[in-house]
Amino acid sequence: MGGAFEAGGMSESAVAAAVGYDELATLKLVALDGGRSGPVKLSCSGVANRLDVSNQTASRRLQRLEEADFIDREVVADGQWITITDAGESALRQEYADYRRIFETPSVVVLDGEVTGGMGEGRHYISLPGYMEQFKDRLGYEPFPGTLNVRLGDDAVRARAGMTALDAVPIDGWEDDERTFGPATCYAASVAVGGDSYEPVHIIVPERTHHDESQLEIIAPDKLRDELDLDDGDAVTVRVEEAEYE
Amino acid sequence: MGGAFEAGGMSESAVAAAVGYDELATLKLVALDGGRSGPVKLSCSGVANRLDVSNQTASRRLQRLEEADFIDREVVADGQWITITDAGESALRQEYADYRRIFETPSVVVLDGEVTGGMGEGRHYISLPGYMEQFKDRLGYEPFPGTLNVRLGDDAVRARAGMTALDAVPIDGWEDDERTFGPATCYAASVAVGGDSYEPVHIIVPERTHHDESQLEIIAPDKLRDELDLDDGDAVTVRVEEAEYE
DNA sequence: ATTACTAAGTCACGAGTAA
DNA sequence: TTTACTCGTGACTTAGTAA
Repeated sequence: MGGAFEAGGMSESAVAAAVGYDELATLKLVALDGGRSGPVKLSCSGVANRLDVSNQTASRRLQRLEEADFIDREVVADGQWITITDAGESALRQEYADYRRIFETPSVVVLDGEVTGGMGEGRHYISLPGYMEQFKDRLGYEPFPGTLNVRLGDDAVRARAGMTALDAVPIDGWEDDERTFGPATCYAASVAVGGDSYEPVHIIVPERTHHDESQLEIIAPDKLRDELDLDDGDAVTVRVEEAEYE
Repeated sequence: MGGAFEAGGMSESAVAAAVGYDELATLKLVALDGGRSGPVKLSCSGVANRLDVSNQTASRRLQRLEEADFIDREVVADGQWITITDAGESALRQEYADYRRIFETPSVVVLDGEVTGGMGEGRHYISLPGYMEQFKDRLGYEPFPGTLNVRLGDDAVRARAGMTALDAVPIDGWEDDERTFGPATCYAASVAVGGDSYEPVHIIVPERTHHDESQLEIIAPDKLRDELDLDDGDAVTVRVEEAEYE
């Protein structure tokens, strides 16, 4: 930790402000040993071994934990009885909540860009019955026959790379008498401009043709330009979310 | 952390061995910002503010995280793009698993003691139909008409205090023509001796009469002395668990 | 055996500066 | 603006000792 400097300001987690993360790890160990349901008997050397530090350090960390009122201690001849206080438990819960947010929140990729021209090309393809039926079936709506194109800034182009890690809805390729039509991927998203937001929309990415990475083609049940009152050059925020499709 | 000394031995969590808990907290912050699904753009000063440390320290922590191969970084003019590596993610998952064990594992209190005489008094009471019916209904079995008594050592007497924090099965008081019989509480448990273990058993604690704290009265479907081949003075371990009863 | 104090050392800290 | 270097200070460290 190198400093009690952490004690000062208002860090993100008030938790560690009082004790530092090393102490928090020590508290976690006590909790793992059952210190939550009642007093547990521990020895500094036992804690020290499991934390891989000297017993002096273990002793001091427990002292600091006690000073911060995260544990109650009673030192006896052959060890000490430790109980985690409410404050200590809530510190642990705070950490727990953070980790839950990390692992249990569906992933999101946020992309900023601006509306750009070209309702053109996409319109023809998505209207084709071979695609349209899949949209209705797998996306749950019949898209407006046209795409909203969004040009991404440099940063968003980079962030876009994370999009491919998200679960998405596959659209199969198909063919008719004359030619074949390639598969595509639809990413669930919402489009926001100012305070207004519209969803569901989907970003459609043709699989084969290597797409212009700075361009997003968006389909939606309605004409987004009307729904969100968009003109070319307007800044929009596209939130790409984890889609549910088995 | 005050030392790269942690790097050496085999600490409980190999996670923090490589980087220390301060770095882990930094990694957590990156994950919270979405570094799991793809590159996120962060600045040292931004991280520094949220961690409540100087930007130099934030810079160093990110460097250490990169050195430990927990993140990939690309430093650009106005910040850096950070992706959490598989190693980094598994470090976070390790922590997450610890917290889940703390908060999602039913609490347990382990009590060591030795078998002591006195199948006597309890026998009469638990055989009374006013109690026996509740046992059958709420415990799910009809207890052998007698209790196994366990004398607790000094340490176990202390640890016993944590038992009252556990969820338990209430047994109501009742009365007949002649007298009233008080309520009690049944704690779900198992009894182990050597490698053998028996469950379900319940520790029965009469509510009113303030019980001898060094004595445990245990009821079970069968005669435990026979099932576990117990004699007076034998050492047994009683694991008291969270009971499910609404 | 414990916990914890003191002493001596090292690493991490923040400040300043460079690129 | 950024990131990250050098540098001096100081907190945390381990080791040894006391109770």
